Amino acid sequence: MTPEIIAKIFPNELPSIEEIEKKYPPRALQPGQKVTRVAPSPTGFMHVGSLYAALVSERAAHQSGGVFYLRVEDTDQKRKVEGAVEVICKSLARYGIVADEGVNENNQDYGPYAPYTQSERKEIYQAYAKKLLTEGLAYPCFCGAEELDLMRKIQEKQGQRPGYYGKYAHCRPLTDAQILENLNAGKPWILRFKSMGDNNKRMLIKDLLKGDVNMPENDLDIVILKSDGLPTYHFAHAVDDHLMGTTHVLRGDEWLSSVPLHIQLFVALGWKAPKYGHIAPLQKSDNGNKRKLSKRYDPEANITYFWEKGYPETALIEYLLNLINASFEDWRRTNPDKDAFDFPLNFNKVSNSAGALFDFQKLNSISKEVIARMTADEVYQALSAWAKTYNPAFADRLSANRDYYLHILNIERNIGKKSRKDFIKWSDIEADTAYFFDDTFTRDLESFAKEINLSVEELKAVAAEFKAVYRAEDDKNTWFEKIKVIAEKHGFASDMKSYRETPEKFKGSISDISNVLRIFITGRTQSPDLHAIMQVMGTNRVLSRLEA
RNA sequence: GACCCUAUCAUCUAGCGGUUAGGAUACGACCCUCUCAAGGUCGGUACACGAGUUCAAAUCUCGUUAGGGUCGCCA
Repeated sequence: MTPEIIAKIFPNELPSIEEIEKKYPPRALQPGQKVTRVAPSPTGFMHVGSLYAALVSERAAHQSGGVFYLRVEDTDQKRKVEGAVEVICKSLARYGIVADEGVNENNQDYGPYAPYTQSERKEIYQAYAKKLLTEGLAYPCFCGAEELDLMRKIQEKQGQRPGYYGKYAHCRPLTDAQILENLNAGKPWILRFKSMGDNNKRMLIKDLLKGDVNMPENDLDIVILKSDGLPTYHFAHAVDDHLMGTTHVLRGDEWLSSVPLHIQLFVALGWKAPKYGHIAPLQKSDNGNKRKLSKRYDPEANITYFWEKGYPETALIEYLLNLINASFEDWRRTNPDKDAFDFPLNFNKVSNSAGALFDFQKLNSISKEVIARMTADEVYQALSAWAKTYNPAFADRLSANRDYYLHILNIERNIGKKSRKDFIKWSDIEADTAYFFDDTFTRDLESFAKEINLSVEELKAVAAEFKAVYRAEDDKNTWFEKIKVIAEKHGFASDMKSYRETPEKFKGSISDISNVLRIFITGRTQSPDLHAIMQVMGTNRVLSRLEA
């Protein structure tokens, strides 16, 4: 490539390679410290899979005492969305994933390798592209989109491997004179990598998560600089991960097949390639088949889905940890009080599946456990925060009745293994606790009376009798003894054993009488501990509900 | 189509030549119990198929089949 051509392609002054390397020196790392990154595109959409990859990367770095950073990959200006960086930062922060370097939610860089936004690193990529061009490892290509489309169609029709390689790499053999002619004619160009690979040769890739993979070398002359002067993912990956000192690239499975290319790029640029680990995609069951969780079709692919439903952040994190290391649940059982981030993720024992189905039943079960481990105060805080955005009316009620809710949420809570686990997500709670408030309390005495074969009058009599003896200060035993007395008086068995032995001797059992009271108090036949509920409701409310 | 990856209960998985194939979720039963939830006990269901190698295969090899991923001036 003549200096004239190079000058035409890069008319503007670019920083020298020396300057760049000096500005971004290698990191001083202790042995074993890993440097990883999360590198999302600012599309305004955060995929659960991205969170998954971010979590794994963050753990890898921080478990090793290394560095985890955030890089914004906005080289596709068409897909760029305003405010997307904020979405990314907030999403990660929400799940406790903090980058040591990168871009913050106000779009400000922090850290020694700034800028961390690719569109702001244009000159850097161009400097390296120029270097490759000078060394004959890259060349300008003048093929238009239609020409490439046509070529691909022909290749497909002929059963050829599609792509820009070999005899299909039309611009690769162009002479300097031809290139200059095109340039002078003002033909639009892009820059392609001149691959030195041979598709018939094979290379061994040592993947951290997948193990050894044998793949053909890359022989595609891929685009490194697009017509807008910005790099493609592949080129930006090589440049940035070199300059930013990434030691371990942990990313989605969809990149596995580009590893031969990426390694080639590192070789061409004279750099050491990072270690790679590819994470299997999250899948979804679809008509008996599995497919990747899709942004287009699956609402749960979007991280905001879990916010709307009100899954505690820890629940999702624990679910994801469980997916990458199935031993998580054993660890959790033996370490019920530890933070999920204390779990030692084992990268040698990663579940090596083709991609796990996202299992809501499992998530739900984990979520129940997570909520059950929280204190009433923690639940109240998280619930309020959720409601503020997703159920403002409920949020108002929560803040207006703070103490009452703290007591409600504390029913049968933090009593060890037997703690209630009936809340899966925050959105469950409003309806489940509605009966504590008079304006949302409803009951249907008649259908219940029918259910247990009693008249409404009898029901009312039971309630009235209980009302007469009810004392808020009664402990649970005293309270229950009073119910037993009423049961016996009405011909109901006062304990379940004798009822079960000779049901014909009774009109019903203590459970029916308890349920009469339950219906009066809660309007339901199922509830948490009735005594506790009455305690929480307070004497006045209890008495007025027994009034009927 | 080509190239890769994967194949153990319904689901997530443990297993790395000799196991009654283990756990979790879900499901069912029983116990506990004032209902529900929880808890406890128990239960059913799995090595895709076919060849090898071996005294011995879920485990190693090959093939078949199935599923997934990738083949862009998207990342």
